[in-house]
Amino acid sequence: MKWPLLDVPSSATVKDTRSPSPAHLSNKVPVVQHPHHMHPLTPLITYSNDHFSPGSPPTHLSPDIDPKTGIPRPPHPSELSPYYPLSPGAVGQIPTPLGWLVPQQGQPMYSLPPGGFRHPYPALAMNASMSSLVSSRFSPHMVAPAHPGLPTSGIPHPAIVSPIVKQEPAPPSLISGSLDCEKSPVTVKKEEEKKPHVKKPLNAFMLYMKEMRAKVVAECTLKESAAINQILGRKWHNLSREEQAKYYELARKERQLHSQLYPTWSARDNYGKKKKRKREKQLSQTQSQQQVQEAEGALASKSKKPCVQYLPPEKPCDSPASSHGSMLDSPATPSAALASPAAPAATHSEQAQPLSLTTKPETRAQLALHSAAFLSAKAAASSSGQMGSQPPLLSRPLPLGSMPTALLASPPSFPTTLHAHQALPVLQAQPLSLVTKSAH
DNA sequence: CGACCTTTGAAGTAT
DNA sequence: ATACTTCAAAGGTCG
Repeated sequence: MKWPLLDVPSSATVKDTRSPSPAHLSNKVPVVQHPHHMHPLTPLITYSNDHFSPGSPPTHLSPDIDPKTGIPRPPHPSELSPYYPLSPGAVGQIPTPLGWLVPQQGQPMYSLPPGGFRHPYPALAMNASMSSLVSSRFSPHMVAPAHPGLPTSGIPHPAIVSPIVKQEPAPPSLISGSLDCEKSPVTVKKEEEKKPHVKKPLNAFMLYMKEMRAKVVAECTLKESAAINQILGRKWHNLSREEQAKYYELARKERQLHSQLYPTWSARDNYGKKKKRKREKQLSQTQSQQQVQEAEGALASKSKKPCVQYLPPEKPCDSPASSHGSMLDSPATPSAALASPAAPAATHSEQAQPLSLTTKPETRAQLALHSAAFLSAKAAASSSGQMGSQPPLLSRPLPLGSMPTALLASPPSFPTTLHAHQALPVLQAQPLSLVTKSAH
């Protein structure tokens, strides 16, 4: 019962061939914005099975070492993941513009500071073994940035954010480790500031957002990301299992690649680098919520309003995700809707009731209830099995008691955990499971 | 100017 | 083992 390897290159084919997306007009990180003609995931699509199979590391992960420079020789550019390009050294030798920096080649996974990333990233010049020689404890990016032998034209890894970028300085003890233990706090801080920030690899949903955001924005009057994200969240839930699987697989590969490029990197490294989120907000409605609700109202009234295209039950939108009919009514996957346990039934609830796009606990409870109702029906309908292609999402540690056992198994590439704070398809709709969301 | 908002998922820490 | 927290993207909004 192995989750079938997705033929990413073929299945992911150019979804985003349409409208130029406003996203590339962003002034936030213009450098990294992908061109509208480029499928945002195109870079990832280079992960063809030929180049990247789960069983074996991508060929570019074991680059030859240039005998002259000792720098890993880059593979053919086409083999490079623009998201996780090779070492800067290798990068610097790439004859063609780098994927993650060059719009024509693809969208970078990670944003760069407006000023660009000037200094080379020596750590990336090391492969895993090299880095281990330098430090078996610290991430490659923890290594002193200066490397005389490296070309200054080194291009930063997209996962790396210039240390200049604000980021609340984490406790030196946390970051610097023993290497800096003998240095003065000032020195430590300085070096810390030089340290590139390796970002977390994007998860499936983030990848999906990256791809779909531009479209949603293009077709909606809403511009606020918070509102867009809510819509995207719903769309995500409405994706068929196949569609989601695509992103889970991509995310899995991203993590794999990330872990190979940054063997010592840990998510912990980034802890505390962002301002702590406000705990108790949600008391007042945000404007985005109001906007979304307006959109919802428009949807309910079927008037031409923001995002109507994205929310209709039968014909969600003309987005690629649904263009092949897999989103809501994929005939091949009767249980496809189960791929989104938290999703209210696209075909049932969306029109029946306004989107529950507010963070109000009570409203979330409603959402859960709706989801529960939908799931109950769906679960009953899908109790016949079809495990081979069952979405993994139901395998989360929830009130599984009432779930069909057949739904509990999950493909390896799917998430196996479900947080209580997430919108839950709680069949028994326990308010308790929703309360914790307020802490998010 | 920078945190907040909002989403899901992964991975971390805390209990 | 479970629950909770943080960060990843994004861009308008707000203090």
